[in-house]
Amino acid sequence: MKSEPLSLHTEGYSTEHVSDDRIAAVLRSVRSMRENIGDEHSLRNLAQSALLSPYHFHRVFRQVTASTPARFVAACRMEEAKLLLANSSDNVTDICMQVGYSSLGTFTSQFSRLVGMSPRRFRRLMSTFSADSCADVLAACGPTVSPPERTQVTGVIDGDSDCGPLAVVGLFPSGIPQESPAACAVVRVSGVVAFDGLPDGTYYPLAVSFRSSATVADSIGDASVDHCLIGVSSARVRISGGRAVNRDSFPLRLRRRRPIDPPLVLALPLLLAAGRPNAAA
DNA sequence: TCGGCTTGATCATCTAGTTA
DNA sequence: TAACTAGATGATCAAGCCGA
Repeated sequence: MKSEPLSLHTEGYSTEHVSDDRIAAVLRSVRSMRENIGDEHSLRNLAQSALLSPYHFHRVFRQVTASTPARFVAACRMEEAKLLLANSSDNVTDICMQVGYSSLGTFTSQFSRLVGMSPRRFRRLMSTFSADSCADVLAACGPTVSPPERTQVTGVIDGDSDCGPLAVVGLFPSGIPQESPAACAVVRVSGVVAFDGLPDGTYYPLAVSFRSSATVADSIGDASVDHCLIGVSSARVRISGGRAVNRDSFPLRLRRRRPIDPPLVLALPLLLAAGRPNAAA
């Protein structure tokens, strides 16, 4: 995996109160996770390599990445598993071992929950839709025409000329785009998205857009670094009593992915492609 | 700013049974 | 036969609080 220069103070996350050397320590941990995905990455080991106590490392990691070390490791494993399922002929059991799980049952259930489909279904759908254009997939699903009359929260999506015309916006339970989002919509870049009917809880707004040339295969795993742009918000949306209590709008600016960004675990383009009315699988 | 403690929550593993 | 699901159990993590 190629290394990129350290990019401190990641746009979108709350890093203004974290020193550069702490952010650099977290970034090194993230690189270690990604490059040695089959190894054990306990909180104790990660903190030790960052020269911090496990308690403080956990706190800093969460501030910098909007996720926790354990969840980040699991996301990296799933990202690698998706790549192996898409690009190798190894069976699911072998891939389970290669990404650091020792139990096929654990791997299958985790993969299904986080990615949105079982490993075997993922591989089958990839063989069908890998060459499809992400832009076409998003265009077939959206954009959402207009905000509903009554909305709980709205998002303003912004991007530059690198972005495709459409983006997927979701409200996720963690800072990683994984598991089923509480709400999800396809929206025009430089547009507004509105959500309603959200259950009480705290959500992380995240957006993903794909370059015009990107295919579904490009969107999978780490290979997507050059094919997709992401937007994250430093502020979470809290819904209580059926309405937003801390903020009723959030900005999301799409930008290139960086090494410290969470992996795209949920197989969004594939799920959307498989859900199209004329989809073959 | 950092480290440590506590406790409830979450995760990984194992195992057995089911499905494709 | 490989892949998937579900339940029980132990290990680890997450998050709040406090003190140096």
